[in-house]
Amino acid sequence: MPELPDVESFKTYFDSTALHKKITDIDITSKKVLGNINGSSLKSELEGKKFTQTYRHGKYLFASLSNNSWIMFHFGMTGNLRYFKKIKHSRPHDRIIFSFSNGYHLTYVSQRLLGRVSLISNPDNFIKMHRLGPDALRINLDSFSETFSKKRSFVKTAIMEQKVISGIGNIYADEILFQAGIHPKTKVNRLSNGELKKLFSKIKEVLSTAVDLNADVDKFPSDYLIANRKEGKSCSKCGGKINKIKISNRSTYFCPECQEKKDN
DNA sequence: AGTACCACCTGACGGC
DNA sequence: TGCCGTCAGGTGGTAC
Repeated sequence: MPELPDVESFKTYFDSTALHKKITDIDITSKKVLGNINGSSLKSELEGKKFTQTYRHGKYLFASLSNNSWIMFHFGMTGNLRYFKKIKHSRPHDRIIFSFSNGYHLTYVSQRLLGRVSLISNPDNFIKMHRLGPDALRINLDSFSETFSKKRSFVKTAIMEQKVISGIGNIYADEILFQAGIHPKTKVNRLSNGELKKLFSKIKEVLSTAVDLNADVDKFPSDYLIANRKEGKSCSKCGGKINKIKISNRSTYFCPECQEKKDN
């Protein structure tokens, strides 16, 4: 789930639940999700503090603490946040439980344990250290064109590369290329100026549409690929058959009619 | 520089 | 029913 629009909805959720409350306890039920820190340090760093603000960059969510340090949440393939009053013991995927002085709890949920939580000095530094590219919703056309005109990789690979542009994952990459009418295996440097501009505007359009709809795919426009993102399903634009291929080992769905492959 | 493939993990699903 | 291979929205490393 967690690509840019999903993480943005986690941010909204976090802001409306977990901010400005005293953290009274932290319970870590799996150490595998801890990145650069051990459990006891995380507890001693956070207990007694409050979360004061959040920031999202790409698929990363950051929350600042009242002592000016920051915590980083990354959600892997299967992660989210849940805020509730009663701790239920039948929730095996709750990996970190933050308890607040108002009696509520925020859990960091990670079924497959592929997500990570770390303590960092600040988001800017983290973004530099990890060489993350500009956030997909904040990048401007000039720097987008500048970066992409030099790429020779498949367009799908390029827009999913977090060091190039940050926030697009497998699902939204397919959706963006579907909306742009571009075949996923087109080489980036073979895109015309017009296609590059269209790609840019569809990145913005698809992501901001998803953010506005709180990343709830059931509410997505009817001409989106997402609901029919399965081999042999009908294309929502032309009625043709959706194809499935692999690009760098990730399943890729597209409509061969709407996203024609141009050689060269 | 670009691509394929593996590893990290759990769990759902379909075939036999 | 049970076993097994495959697949799933991410990232990071390797080899070619």
